[in-house]
Amino acid sequence: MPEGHTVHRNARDHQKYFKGQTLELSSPQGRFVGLDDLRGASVEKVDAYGKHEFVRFDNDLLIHIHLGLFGKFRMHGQLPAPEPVGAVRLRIIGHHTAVDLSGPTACDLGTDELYESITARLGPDPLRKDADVDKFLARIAKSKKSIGQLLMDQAVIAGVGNVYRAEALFVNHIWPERAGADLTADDRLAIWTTTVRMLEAGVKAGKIVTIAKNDPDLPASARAADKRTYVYKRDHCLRCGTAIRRWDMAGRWCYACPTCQT
DNA sequence: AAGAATGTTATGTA
DNA sequence: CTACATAACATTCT
Repeated sequence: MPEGHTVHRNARDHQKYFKGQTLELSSPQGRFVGLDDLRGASVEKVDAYGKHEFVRFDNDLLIHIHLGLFGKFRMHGQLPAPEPVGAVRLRIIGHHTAVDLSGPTACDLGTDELYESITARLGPDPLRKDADVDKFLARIAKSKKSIGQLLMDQAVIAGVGNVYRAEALFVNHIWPERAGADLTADDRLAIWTTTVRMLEAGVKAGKIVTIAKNDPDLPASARAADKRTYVYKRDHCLRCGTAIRRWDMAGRWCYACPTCQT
């Protein structure tokens, strides 16, 4: 489910709901240990780095969450919150709002040390103000790995996943198998700029939106409201109609248009 | 109702 | 040491 835009949006919402509040935390499945240490502590700040979310408390503890492939938050705008549905790993109840978390690959308690160790191995995050673009550009410029694999490597760029990979390479006419080092400097910068644009649009809309409004290259017949992506999970290219090629790249499906991405 | 899915890490093999 | 493949794990939705 989540790429960087989902995580950043969740973090923003959670900060809005819970900042300054003392929370009631529970683990309906009993799998999250250590919650007692947060009793009485209030939320200082919630932020996101790549696909990781951190909920900081005023006693120097924090909750670290990674949604993985299936992880999901379910929001309850009314209290009391209804009975948990499914395998709820963590329930957060604030003053006016509650949130249930299910399916995360990570949900643990830590300190700043944990935050540092995680963020230290992440590449720049296109959604963060402090992102170091040059680090991304330099890293891919000297890599003979394919740009498709590089974009999925969180140490290279944090927050991009399978959908944005496909879409960002599509709009820049780049074949995913091309090595990072073989791209032009313009290509590399354009890829970064595109991820910033797409991820920001995703945060804003609350869903993935990669198709530019009034895309001049998009045939009128392809302009349906339900069309979200150019190539990802498509049979035919939204722009030119060519059959989309799909193949396994390091265990994930890679999508590209053989006509548009030469 | 089987299967696919917007992910990462640890381990094995060349 | 690098690179790639495989397994493991998380759960929901169609």
